[in-house]
Amino acid sequence: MGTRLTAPERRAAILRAAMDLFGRRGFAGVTTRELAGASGISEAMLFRHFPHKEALYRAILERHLGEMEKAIPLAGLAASREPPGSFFGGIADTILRRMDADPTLLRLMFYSALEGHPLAREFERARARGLREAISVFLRRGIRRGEFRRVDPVLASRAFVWLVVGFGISRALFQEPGARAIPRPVLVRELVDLFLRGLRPDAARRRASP
Amino acid sequence: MGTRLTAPERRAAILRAAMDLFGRRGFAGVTTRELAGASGISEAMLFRHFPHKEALYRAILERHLGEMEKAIPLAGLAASREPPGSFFGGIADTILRRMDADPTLLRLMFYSALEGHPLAREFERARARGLREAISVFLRRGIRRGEFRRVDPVLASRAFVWLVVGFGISRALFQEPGARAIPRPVLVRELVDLFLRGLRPDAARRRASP
DNA sequence: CTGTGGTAAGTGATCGCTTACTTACCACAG
DNA sequence: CTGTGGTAAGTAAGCGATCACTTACCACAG
Repeated sequence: MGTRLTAPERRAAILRAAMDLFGRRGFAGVTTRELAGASGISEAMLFRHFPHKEALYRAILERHLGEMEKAIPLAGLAASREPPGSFFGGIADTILRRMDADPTLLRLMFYSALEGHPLAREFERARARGLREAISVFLRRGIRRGEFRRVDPVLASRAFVWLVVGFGISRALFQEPGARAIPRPVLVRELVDLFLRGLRPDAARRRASP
Repeated sequence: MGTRLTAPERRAAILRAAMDLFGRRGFAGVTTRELAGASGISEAMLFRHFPHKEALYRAILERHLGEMEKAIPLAGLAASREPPGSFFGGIADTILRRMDADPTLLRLMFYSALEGHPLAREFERARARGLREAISVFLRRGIRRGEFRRVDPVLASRAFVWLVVGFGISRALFQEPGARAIPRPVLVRELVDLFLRGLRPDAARRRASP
């Protein structure tokens, strides 16, 4: 019955099961019995692989911090020469697709933020900020070229990310049927359209840069 | 020492303390001992006022569902004849002001959503949806008048709310210093500006309605 | 026969909740 | 005004269950 696995295999199996459970109910809401049961082992083995519950939680957060890195490779994003529509559309589509496919990471992030886990800050610092900065660079270049009006790029990038993530939250976390009803491609197109229109330069005054 | 209170007074004191604790650490993260201690009574009294922990949690959610009703009175909002700038500015300012002043309700909402509490759905249905519908009505009228381009009012209203709430989350929940740095009036002005520019009708084509 | 992957059966502490009892307050008969 | 009985507000001390975590032992591949 109990298939014998190597340590790394078992460790991976534990992480997989724990990710799901912690994502569903948060750190305090999950017991070590459940974690062991879902991983197909006894509690004793769980504590051989991880010294305590907290270490397991931390391992999950660290692992998925790394996984997010692969989702949207930030390097190169800032230097993108794409037209704005496909640049922002690509980002929005990637974020929403991942949220729709599996809300676990989103739930885990919010749980860790609410529970004040130290790694939650790191999430924010490493990822969200990195993405926003890449967008800021893109916006700054667009503003310099006169493609966009003179907005605060930091504020605008944050606005765009929240526009997208917000809908993702409505769909994945709150499971609002109204938000789910809109097909993702339509949603992406409309959000990007709304955002880019908001950035259009005023047609009337066109002045030289100082 | 222990001042003797009447039942409604004590009940209110318990709710106040519990709101804070549940907001900080969620349902599973708080013990009934802590709840009793923070309320200045023994556990026995806690369980005389509320049959079980869950009932206390529910009472809090119900109470603040009602309190939200007073924050933005939806009745009359939809019928507003204000110019768009002050209409959306007023909503954004109210939401952000409350989030800045006390993140407890926000935290409580997210906790209850994550923990899948049945009342979390009600939150969404009663409040967020009501607000969005009021905005939708306002938008529809603006579109009919030609003030706004032909967007999906439901999608656009959701976008606006997320734009505002997202920044509120960044400030209150994630406590990002970057988001905190922007003064609220500036933030409100910029967000409303961005949104309303995104709704501007195309200058080129102006046609009669079908 | 040794090292590794594994378990059964606990440990004290703490959980949500209860029992058995005590105190403060107030109406009102004497 | 007094004192006494009823009642609601309050507590100390636990209840069984479950928590995170251990100890003592076992199966078996190399």
